[in-house]
Amino acid sequence: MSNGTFDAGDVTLEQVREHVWELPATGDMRVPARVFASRALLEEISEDKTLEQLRNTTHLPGITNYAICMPDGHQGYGFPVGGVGALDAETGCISPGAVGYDINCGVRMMKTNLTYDEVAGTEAELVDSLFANVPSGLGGGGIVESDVETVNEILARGVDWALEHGYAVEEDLLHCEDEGTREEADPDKVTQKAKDRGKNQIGSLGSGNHFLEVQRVTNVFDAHVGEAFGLEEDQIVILIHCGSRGLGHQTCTDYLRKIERQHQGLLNQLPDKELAAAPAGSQLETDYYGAMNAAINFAWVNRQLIMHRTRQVFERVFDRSWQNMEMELLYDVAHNIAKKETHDVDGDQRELYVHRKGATRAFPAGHPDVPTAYRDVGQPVIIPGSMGAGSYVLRGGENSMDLTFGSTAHGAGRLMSRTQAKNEYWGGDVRDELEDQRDIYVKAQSGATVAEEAPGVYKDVDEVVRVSDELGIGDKVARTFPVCNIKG
DNA sequence: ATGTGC
Repeated sequence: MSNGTFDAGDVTLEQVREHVWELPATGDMRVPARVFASRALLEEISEDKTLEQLRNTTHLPGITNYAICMPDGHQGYGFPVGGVGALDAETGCISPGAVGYDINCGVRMMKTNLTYDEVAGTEAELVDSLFANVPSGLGGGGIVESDVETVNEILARGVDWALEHGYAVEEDLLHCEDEGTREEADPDKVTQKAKDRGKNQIGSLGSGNHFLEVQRVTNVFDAHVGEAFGLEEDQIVILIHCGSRGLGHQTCTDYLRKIERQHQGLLNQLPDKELAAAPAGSQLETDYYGAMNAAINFAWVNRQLIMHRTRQVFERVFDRSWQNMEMELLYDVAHNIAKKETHDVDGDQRELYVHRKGATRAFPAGHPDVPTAYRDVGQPVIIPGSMGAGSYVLRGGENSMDLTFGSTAHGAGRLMSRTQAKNEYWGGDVRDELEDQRDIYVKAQSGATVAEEAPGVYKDVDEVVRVSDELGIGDKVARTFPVCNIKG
């Protein structure tokens, strides 16, 4: 098993052990790179730019230990999706491209006490009602129409704002990464243009791979952790996947431009302009971190409002209160973020900007940042698969701090581009096939989006999760299967 | 991902 290699173009990976591959540091690489994947998953990224992009990220100042690619990794803007980069917060930098355009794209899972039998037969009504009540698609129209003053409150306070205005209960905050608020947010660092784009999108799914899906739990693999999470077989749960809409996108664009103007020197040292970064100690480092944290808060409020509206829809369809249906938040995880975290590096406690782009925080049992309710078992990790495959709930594994700066995968990972997907699939056919063959009801604003998100466009989520579980960075707890899905 | 290009 040892000393195997994997050749992909001009990149050759050396196998360290099962599911662990290393690209040794050569030339101007500051550190090696590591890919956590099976050989089957490596095959999926052997012909695109993923590994080249991963190698490029090792050039970022302050990068610590190694640049990381998760089992679901694929090529992205500069930095691979499924990438983790820990950059020294005192001597390194922070990089908008390593966070991603959709700042705090993420997922939350809401539980219910309904069983699949109680929901079977209502799928068509449920999907129509959700589609009619949860705004989706490109452009404006959210659950809350607001002004710039309200946007500023949301940017500063996150889900705490939603609590004050009756869109959340205290328990929701306690079951969200960072309790739904990044205190370091600085709304003044978000441009007026970004706020204008965001003010009519508060509580909206957006487009692309974003969705709201009603699911049934098909397997509980770990009875003890399943009980701690409140998950059991045949239970109905709801998954909400979306981000910070135009506000986050504009924030990324704004800071990439500012960095290009002000830090040309650093930019010229990097192999790819898309890795543009603000050096530690610069004004733009502070400004971007404040703006990014504000956009993170916006995304959490976005998911909170969608959850609130979903509770109302279920109340009408099932004629019971949401409290009676125990529609409680399991957890909310961020997929596209950077955070200042303290990690043990060769025995030293170091402050690092941990960039997780298409990667999930996966803190193990006992970590102080895991909510009290889950402290003994580890942080819930939610991994959405395609709309035909279903999803997983994991818990942070005991090896995550040592191997991946406390991170694991975030999804199945795309196999092909959106353009390619539209050439391969027709939205209406995909929809009909899901309903006729798998009893999954899909309703979308655009047929093109359904084609772009066809199940065949994604890698095998079971394989991604198997690798995470076997590495001990995120352990399997439960699996779900779709009942109905709405999307942009 | 995204007022689906600057």
